[in-house]
Amino acid sequence: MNTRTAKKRQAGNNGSGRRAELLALAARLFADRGYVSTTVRDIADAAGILSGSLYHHFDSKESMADEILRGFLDGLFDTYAQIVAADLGPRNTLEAVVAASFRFIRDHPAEVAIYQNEAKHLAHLERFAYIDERNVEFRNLWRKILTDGVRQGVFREDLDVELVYRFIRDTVWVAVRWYNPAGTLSADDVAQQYLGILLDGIATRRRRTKKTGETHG
Amino acid sequence: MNTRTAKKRQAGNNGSGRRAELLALAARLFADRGYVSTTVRDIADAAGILSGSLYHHFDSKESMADEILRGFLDGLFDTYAQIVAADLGPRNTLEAVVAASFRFIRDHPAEVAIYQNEAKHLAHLERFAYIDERNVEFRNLWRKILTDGVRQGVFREDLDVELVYRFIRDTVWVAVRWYNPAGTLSADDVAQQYLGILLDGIATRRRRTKKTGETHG
Amino acid sequence: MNTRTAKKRQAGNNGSGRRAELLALAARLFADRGYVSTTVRDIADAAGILSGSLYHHFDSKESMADEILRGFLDGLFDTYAQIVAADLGPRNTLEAVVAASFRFIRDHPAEVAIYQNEAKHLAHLERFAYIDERNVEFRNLWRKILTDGVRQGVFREDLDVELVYRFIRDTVWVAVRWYNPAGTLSADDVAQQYLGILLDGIATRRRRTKKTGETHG
Amino acid sequence: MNTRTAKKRQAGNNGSGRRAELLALAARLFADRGYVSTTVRDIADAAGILSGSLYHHFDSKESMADEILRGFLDGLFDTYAQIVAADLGPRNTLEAVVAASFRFIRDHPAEVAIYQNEAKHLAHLERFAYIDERNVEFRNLWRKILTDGVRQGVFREDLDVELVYRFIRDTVWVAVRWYNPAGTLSADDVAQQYLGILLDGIATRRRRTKKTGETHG
DNA sequence: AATGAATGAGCCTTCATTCAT
DNA sequence: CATGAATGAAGGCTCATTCAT
Repeated sequence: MNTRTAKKRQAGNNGSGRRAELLALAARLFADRGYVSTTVRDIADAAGILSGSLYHHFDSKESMADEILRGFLDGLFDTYAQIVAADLGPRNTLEAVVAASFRFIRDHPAEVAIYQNEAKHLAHLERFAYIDERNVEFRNLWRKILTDGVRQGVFREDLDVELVYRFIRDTVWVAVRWYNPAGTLSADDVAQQYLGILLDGIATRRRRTKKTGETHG
Repeated sequence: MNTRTAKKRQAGNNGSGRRAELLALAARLFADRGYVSTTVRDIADAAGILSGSLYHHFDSKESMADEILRGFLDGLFDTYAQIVAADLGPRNTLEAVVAASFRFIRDHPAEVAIYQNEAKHLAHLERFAYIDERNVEFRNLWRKILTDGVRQGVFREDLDVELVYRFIRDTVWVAVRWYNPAGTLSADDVAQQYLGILLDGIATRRRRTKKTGETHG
Repeated sequence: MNTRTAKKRQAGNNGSGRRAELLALAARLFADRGYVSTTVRDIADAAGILSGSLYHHFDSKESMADEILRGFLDGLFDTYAQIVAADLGPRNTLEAVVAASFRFIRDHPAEVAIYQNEAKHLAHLERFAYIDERNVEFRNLWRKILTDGVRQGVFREDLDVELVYRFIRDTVWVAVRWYNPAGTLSADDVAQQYLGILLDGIATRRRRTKKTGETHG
Repeated sequence: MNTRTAKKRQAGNNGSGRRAELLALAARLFADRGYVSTTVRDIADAAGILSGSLYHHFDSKESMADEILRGFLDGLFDTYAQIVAADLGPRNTLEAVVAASFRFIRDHPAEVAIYQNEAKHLAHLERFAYIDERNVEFRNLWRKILTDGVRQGVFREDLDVELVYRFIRDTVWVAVRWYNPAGTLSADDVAQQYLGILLDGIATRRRRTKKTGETHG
């Protein structure tokens, strides 16, 4: 059913413009209130139309989330892939990927928030199977950077790569909860600060820190 | 309304036990499916009773979340306060607080998950105003540790304390999403790994890393 | 079921005293909030016990209303019957019945209110069939007084007896909504005022009022 | 919420018609079964739709009662105000107001019944505060008629105006419980009968009735 | 494209009642 | 007599979705 709408979706999300507007509206609401708590009428109200009218543009609320997430993940993967393809070496690659991620937070905060907060639940639905697939891709990509770095002696060899990957991934993406593009720190500032900590730690450098710290005053 | 039940609750969660059971059940479901997506029937089903019967123990679904979150935040704050009171110096305090947090994730995963995923939305409700109050307390506590450390030369002086606080807070708590108590890594293992990275970074130590890294191969 | 309780009820409502207390409590609540809007727990709360415990005394909420209404109607009928038996003549009988009614309002405001507000709905239930029976008795009683009065020339012969009966009945009983025993007017005061109006009207007595009043300044 | 619907309501009950239909249905049910005992499903069933569909037209069950009562009280007040404005003198004004009231009973029996039976309870809710305000207005209006009449010597000077006002008000409105528009008596017949009694009393006119009646045979 | 009316399923909650202790 | 836990039915309301106009 809904042949016309379906056709348009097939045709790519350029066209109408109205589509993109509605999607952006929905994304912001999903991000702010949560996917389940956002009603179709909330979206329609924001667009100044009646809830039923939304179904001229989208098959369902789920489709909206789908389109939003798919677009976000595709864009993110493209970016990551380009960085990796540049072959900058583990350290620079890591820095570039982190910086790119913070820029994504700056440019697509709603999408990132949805990815952070809703992906886990949505991934259970068949149509969102690609979420887990993308997660696997991203994990591999990250682990390769880290593993290469360790092998090349750029990163410490005592690292638990899986753990480091998770820490980085989480820290970066959760920043969407507080990062404010209008604030004093640019996305690149934040990235630099984070990379500073990640690479060199917050401790001062008198001597190498032992596994279990002895008492310092 | 529900004066009788309320009275009992006030009196402490002595006796019943059933209360605690139900609360634990609810917490797990809230954590797994999200607060809004968890129906009262889900909880009742899990407890083997009818949904209406839950209201013999609790005033509302909201009260359950309230009780869960309140208990969690009180417990967490007590723990933090004890550590701070021990006056171990910034570095050891930081290590102790991080370790304690991972132990909370191990021991109260559902509560932590609810705090992570639902607190933001619930905090809008008047009855959950204490969430924001606690957040302020925690922020002050963390910032003091970091600020003291910088002043004492234990932590680098070029740190943006607010940013570091956020990175730590987020990284630690988001770990609830993947930390598995039944896995090979103990909570303390994870804490040590994280502290290792946080304090000393992941980079190897040939030379001090510059602010803006030139190309290292 | 509930043999013991049933036995006690059979035995007459003297005994316990607790029974009467509870019934009085229930009556007041039924009167104030309405029968449907009064919950069994409201009554139990007022009595300082748990709602389930009420069922030691009464079979059901309906039984309480039943007992209250039955008692009220029996008492009222006894009173009316005694007045009629005194054979005072239509006018004095009418005055006595009106006065007795206002005294009932003073002494049993809750019961009267329940009769006024709930009887209509309860009467549909089989167990409350006696309500309509009583209403018929009362109607006959009232109509006889009026008819006798007309026949004896004490009351105007152009009266529509049925209508007069309804006007009197309604006006008297609805007074339960506003009559305040603690106020300045005694029940007998109110009765006298009403009888004054009912018997002689509120118009001044220049001349007999015509059926359709011409214009008076 | 339900902004759209609300907007339409504001705009006047033009167009829809459906709204008015549903409201009339609801009014009849509220009147017959009582407000609390009438379920939203009852109303929907009567309208041949599902209960949820009612919420396309109204915000809540309460709103329906609100709209019904508000409309009724506004209409009634307009009518009374016009009569008062005609300045017919106390007696004719009283007659006109009584007659108008019985016509309201004839034309809007459901609304009157709701006013009689439910207003007291609803008035406790903030949104129904206007009920008490209207009651005050009506009371003033009635008392003025009576007071003027007494001052002009048209009504007896020994009247307790407040009491007379209450008797009239109650007698008139309670008639909604039994008045049947399809019966032999027209609303104006009933009004005339009642006015006959109210003005001149039911007693025959040999002599002025004394305060306390001596024995007549 | 959009409206407006409706569906149908489900949600949170209430409440009279039961019953083992 | 009373408690405390539970039942089962129902109630008001929400919401994604459909569809004729």
